[in-house]
Amino acid sequence: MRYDNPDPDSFNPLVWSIVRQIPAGQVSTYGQIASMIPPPDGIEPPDFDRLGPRWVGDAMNAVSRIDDPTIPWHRVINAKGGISLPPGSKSAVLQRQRLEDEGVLFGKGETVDLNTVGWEGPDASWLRYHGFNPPRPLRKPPEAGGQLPLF
DNA sequence: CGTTTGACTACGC
DNA sequence: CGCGTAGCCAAAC
Repeated sequence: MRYDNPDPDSFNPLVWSIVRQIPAGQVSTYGQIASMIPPPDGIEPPDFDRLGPRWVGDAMNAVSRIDDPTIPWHRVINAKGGISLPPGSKSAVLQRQRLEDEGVLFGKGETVDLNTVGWEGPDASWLRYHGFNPPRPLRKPPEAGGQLPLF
């Protein structure tokens, strides 16, 4: 809603189709979802990097209005691993409850460990078929040989 | 009809 | 690692 999404009616369904792919027990982020969607006509990629995540948030907000039970909106959180809904709100409590029911644990700072429960993204073939881009990884790339330095 | 209010994120202290 | 800032619009109040 902020930063005028020129066409939410086209954009939102793209977001929802991706969100439906997130498996139980895992989470995605607004930014990661946006990273899979090609910039709409007329939106330059640098601008979309900035606007996309917000529009994804708007799309999630729209779910609460249409109440579509096929969209696991609770599996979309912010880049910090936290819930972006107003703390204590009915929706925020429900979101955390649903995630915990799926085995997603919240640690210090009311956040989840994206490196553990962060989604790797849809199948490559699914992405290609739907014309989406590969997702930005949420998990840190496996260190080739860094963790045990010397010796 | 003016104000308020956002389901964000990268980046710099 | 927590906190503040920029970006900069439309709907809901």
